[in-house]
Amino acid sequence: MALSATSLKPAIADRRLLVVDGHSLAFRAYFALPVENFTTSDGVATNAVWGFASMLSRVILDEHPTHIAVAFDVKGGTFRNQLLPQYKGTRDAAPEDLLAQLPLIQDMLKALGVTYIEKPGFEGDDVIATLATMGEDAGFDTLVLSGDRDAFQLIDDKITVLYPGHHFKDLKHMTPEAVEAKYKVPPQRYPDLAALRGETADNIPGVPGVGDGFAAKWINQFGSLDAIIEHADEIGGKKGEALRENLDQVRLNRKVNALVRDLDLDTEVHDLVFAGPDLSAVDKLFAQLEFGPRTKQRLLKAFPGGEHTTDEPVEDAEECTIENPTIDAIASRADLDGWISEHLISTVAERTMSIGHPMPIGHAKPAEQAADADVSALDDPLQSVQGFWTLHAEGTLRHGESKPTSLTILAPDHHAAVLAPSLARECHESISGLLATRGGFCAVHGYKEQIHLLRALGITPVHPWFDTQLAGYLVESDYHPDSLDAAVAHFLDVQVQAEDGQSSAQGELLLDDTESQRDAGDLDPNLTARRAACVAALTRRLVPMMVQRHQYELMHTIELPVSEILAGMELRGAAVDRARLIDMRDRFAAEAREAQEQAWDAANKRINLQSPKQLQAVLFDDMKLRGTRKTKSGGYTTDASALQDMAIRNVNNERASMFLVSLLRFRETNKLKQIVQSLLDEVNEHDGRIHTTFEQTVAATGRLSSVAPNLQNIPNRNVAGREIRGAFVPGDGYVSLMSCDYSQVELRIMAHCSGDEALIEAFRSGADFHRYVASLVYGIPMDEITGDQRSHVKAMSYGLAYGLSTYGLAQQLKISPAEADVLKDKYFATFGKVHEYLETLVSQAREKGYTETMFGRRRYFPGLRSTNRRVRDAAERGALNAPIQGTAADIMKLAMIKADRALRDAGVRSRIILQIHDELVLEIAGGEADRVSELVSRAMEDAVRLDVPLDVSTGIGDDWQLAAH
DNA sequence: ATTATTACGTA
DNA sequence: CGTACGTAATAATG
Repeated sequence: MALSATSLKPAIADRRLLVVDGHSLAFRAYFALPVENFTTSDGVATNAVWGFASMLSRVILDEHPTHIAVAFDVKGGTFRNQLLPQYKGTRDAAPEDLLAQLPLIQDMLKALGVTYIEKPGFEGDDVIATLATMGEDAGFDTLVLSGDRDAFQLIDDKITVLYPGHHFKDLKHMTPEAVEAKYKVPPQRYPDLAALRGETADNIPGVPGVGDGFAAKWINQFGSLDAIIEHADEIGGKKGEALRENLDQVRLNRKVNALVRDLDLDTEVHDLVFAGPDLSAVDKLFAQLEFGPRTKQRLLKAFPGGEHTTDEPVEDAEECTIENPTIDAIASRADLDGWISEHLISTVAERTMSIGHPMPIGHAKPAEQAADADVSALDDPLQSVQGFWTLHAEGTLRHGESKPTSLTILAPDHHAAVLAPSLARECHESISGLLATRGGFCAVHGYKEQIHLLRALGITPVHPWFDTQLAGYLVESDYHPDSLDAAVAHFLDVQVQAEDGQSSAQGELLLDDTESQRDAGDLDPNLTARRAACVAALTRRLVPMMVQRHQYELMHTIELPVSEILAGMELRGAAVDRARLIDMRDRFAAEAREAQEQAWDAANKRINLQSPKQLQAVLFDDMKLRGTRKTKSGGYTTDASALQDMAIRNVNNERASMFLVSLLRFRETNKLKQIVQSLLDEVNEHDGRIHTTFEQTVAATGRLSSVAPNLQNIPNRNVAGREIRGAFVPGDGYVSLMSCDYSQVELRIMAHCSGDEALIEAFRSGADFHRYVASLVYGIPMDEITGDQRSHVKAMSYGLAYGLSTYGLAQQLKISPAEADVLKDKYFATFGKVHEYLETLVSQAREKGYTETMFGRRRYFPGLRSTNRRVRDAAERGALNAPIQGTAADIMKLAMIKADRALRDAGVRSRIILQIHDELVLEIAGGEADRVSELVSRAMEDAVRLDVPLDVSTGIGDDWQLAAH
């Protein structure tokens, strides 16, 4: 058809509510799609789930609802069954196959972020009628997706019913006009017509011989069903007679098909806002349902967070079969050497990865000339896909004492050698040699972990050619699979070949060792080899994606070298003064207890101060204090800033301020106690050091993160907390700690990227940066800038990269929004190009679907196209921030690579032990302080050449706190 | 026994 | 109603 119904619609409405009849849609889907085509390997039918998702997705794409709800019937009768025992008799005979899918559909809705509602004693139809009415009252345009014609009575100017036509997929927009055209009666009269005609689908008899036509004729003649009944005697002929005989039935029908529009649903229309799917939950469910990636892409493209795959053509995940490798028996080093020469040396060309001099790439200006950079690693990645081998070690990771359980080498000809740890250790020279000559064609999953396991086997790791974990992260930085299985399920349309030759899409079961096997440490070599085959399959899938998205160089120049450095840092750990930590913990604990007692006294109750719920009861019920902001679950927040506000407002209320102050003190000291305790829990008993794990594929912007414990959030803002840094000390053989950090990297990046002359000059001048900027913004000399002016400008500068709103700025500075607005205007008037740059970031992200750092690292932002304002605004702030935060992260990674290299070239023992985003902490050996300080700050300053200098400040001391500057 | 919510530490 | 993280506790689910 030339004009679709949607193209005639006015611009997307602000508020559109979609109400879905869950059962009716599930029934329609079930009967429209052949079960045979939608069954999992265990024989579970999924046709209704698929059809439901597909239909919902289409409607969302076409109609752009801002709010969605799905209504379901609840088991057990409704008031209608009491009126009419045979009511929906035909439907209760629903096949088992379908009933089993209803919970799956509900799980899916949950994962997709769509609200569903059930109301015992009533039908989904009544819920729908109520929701539609609520929506209408709230000023929404409302759509009702239902295959039940009873819904037609709801239709008016604001409520449209989407009714599936003969083909399940084509939906008719039933507007008042459409109903009138089809049935010759207005929507309000439709139930009258249905009562006369009956409803076979619901097992409701009408007047024999009376169809739509006669029913409509009577209605138009007399006005309504009541009038018809009143004048039943005046209707002649056979049909009049039939009517008179069935008056009771008709009255009953009319009573039953009237929908209840005023149920108490315990929900507000605004609660139904469509926020978007939980992608990891969707993945999990879709894996269970055995929906492949293409299905997922199709079904998800309507959902915020799911559509980005349509921004660029996605290479078809060719239906890949993961072949079971042929496992060759290896009993000795001689066996392995023979196997290697037969299956690897002859098929894999000699090549090593030399990534000693990582190059800034993309549009960044290289810090030094590239003449000596070996980029052979980067030529023709696609060709390498043909003849590569896979190395896959498995085991448990505990830094310092990692326990490998197996090592698999998979050759390009699908022959595999699976070695037990003892044998692998025996063969370490052969394997190291293989890596040394053929590492340039080696694929792994998670190089950093592999390094730990290989080292534990005595094998010397070298940069592999490809890392599927890093690749997955670079290609889709918002998705982090937490296992190899999850990565396979996400990136591949898996078809794992089982032993008996049957193929199955259930990757999970076939890949996982059973728990008993794991416990016994007795792993099935077949499964181990199969997992190696998965790495190979992932490689084949991800290489072209990496090339297409220009992420391949990033992996080689930045991520792989960083993996190696991080592995070293994790292995080393950070030494701590355990006695000092214990002392601190006890002090913080004592102070927390004291604060707790005071709070209890003030409250006259020994409540749990760590329970927001109990706090709310005391603060807002007992003490009748006025709350500030609300939490998303409705209650007033009890966070620190709210407590402070309340303390200020209630200085005269002695009990209240006593309670508030004590509570704040309890929160603070208890938090510190917790942090110290978490550090103590992680001290390695063998070396007394804390070995954190740096996550390299978690933060979507390209930053690292730190877990078990998180050493990137050790307190630094107030004195009490900063003390904890004092417990980090140089270990045996080292004399001090050094801290080197970048000052205002993100602002410098903005200055460089925007080309704003004023901001660039502010950095080049070398003056007190914030004072200098304030002087420009306020147009007064630097020495006349007040403390307030400086701090306001400083907050503004820092807020820039977060997409700070004037409201937020006002709140932070405790000034009025109007004043904040003035500040913002003045700031952007002074630094116009910065403003321009930030807007460009967002608009380019909108066009391309992703943002890019200076070094080409991408992050996709599907939410920019969301019709939900909150989602869209959040995406815009993300798109503003990601390239800036990400570029800073890239720069620090380059600096780490340079610094690490410089330290090793210089032959010093001092080494990097921590990275905290813009800071490096080093452990300094005796007599090396000056040299190392020079080397590291040079490496950091020279990581990349910008139009502004990169300033690094360093400090040294007996502990981390004293190393601050 | 898992999942969500709240709060709070860092850059 | 500021981005990016990780952790711990309570409360709410199964």
